[in-house]
Amino acid sequence: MASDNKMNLVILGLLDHEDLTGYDIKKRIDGSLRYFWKGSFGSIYPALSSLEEDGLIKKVKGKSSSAGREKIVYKITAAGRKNLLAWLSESKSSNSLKYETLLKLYFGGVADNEVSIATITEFEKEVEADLAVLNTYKKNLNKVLDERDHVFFYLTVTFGIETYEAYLRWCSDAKKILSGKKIVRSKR
Amino acid sequence: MASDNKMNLVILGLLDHEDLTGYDIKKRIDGSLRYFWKGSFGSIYPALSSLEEDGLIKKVKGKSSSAGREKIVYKITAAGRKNLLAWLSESKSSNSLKYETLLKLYFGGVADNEVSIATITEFEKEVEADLAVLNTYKKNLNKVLDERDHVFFYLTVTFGIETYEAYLRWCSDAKKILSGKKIVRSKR
DNA sequence: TACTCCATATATCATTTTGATATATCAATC
DNA sequence: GATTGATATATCAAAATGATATATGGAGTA
Repeated sequence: MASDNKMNLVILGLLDHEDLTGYDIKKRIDGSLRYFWKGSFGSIYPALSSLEEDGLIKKVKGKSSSAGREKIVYKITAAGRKNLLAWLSESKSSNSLKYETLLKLYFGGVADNEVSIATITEFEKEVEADLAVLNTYKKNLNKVLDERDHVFFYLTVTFGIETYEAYLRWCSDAKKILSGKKIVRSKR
Repeated sequence: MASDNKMNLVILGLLDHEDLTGYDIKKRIDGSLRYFWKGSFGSIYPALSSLEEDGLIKKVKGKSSSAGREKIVYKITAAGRKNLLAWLSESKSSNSLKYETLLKLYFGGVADNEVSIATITEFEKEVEADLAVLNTYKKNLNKVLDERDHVFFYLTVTFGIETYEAYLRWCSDAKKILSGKKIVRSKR
């Protein structure tokens, strides 16, 4: 690989499944991948150029001939697929979370408890909305789980559900503690 | 604030509690904050310079007089504390996670299931180690929870425990699915 | 005593990423 | 015919990452 640029791997992974434009890639990142990854146009387009230069992907068509909007569709090459597989087999993975919500809470002693409670409530609402979407995904996926490809998507969905449910339990407990109430919860 | 540079806020938050050097700040980030935040020297030292320039922090001493290693200890100013409080009260928080483990799993269809199982196992081991540390923190914190300051640290610790336990449940389920076993789990 | 490690401590750098913005086309709606 | 919003590519300043460079102090040891 030209470098350890993560966007390169995301693009190779997505292109291995279907041919896409840069814009399409952004939609996939903000769609299926958004529960565990993110990325912006500012890193997508430069990555596409460098991947093409290195022969790991190639343009399907210069532009859709005659009619229609100008569009650059990319396709993965054999060399690209080889790189993708090599990365998947690497034993080291870097997982990083940066939760501004938790950061604010950690420093919450500076302000009134109401400020922290508001921060948690905002977080709780976002999580509830995301969880609803994930549960819909799961429901639909249950019908097609026999196809191997769907299993991997299913696993990332259940990861989201499991962690988001944990977030919600924590939100509830944390708000009780900050509002001076005792926690009474059934054993698990 | 000079900008929406997140490292500025981390530094103000930490300095509000105690005077620190850049190196100390890095230790705090890699210690107590590491379950929900991260940061490197490459952003700490420039942030310290810009914060001092803006009068939000100041040097406690040019260097420890006569003996000892050269050291730059910083202290928060009244203006800095005001900025910190303003940030805490902001309603928007940006929470982002980038999990390479999940990314690899999402693209797992390209490789054998064993590759994905290895990726999960590696993740599982890291989580188990972190969870053990968090449980020790919690045990010690339970003794001093009457002091308000400790409550906020306690909440970030329980956040970690709750989510890491969710991760472990998911790891177990995911490995079973990938190795072709059925999941049998007690209801919660 | 001298030697070797390791933690402390500050700093910089190339590369990557972010988040915002600019530009333009196309389809749909009003 | 006008306006809006999705599609589509691209660039930019600012921020973050991860690595590396440099040097000191202390602790152990040969």
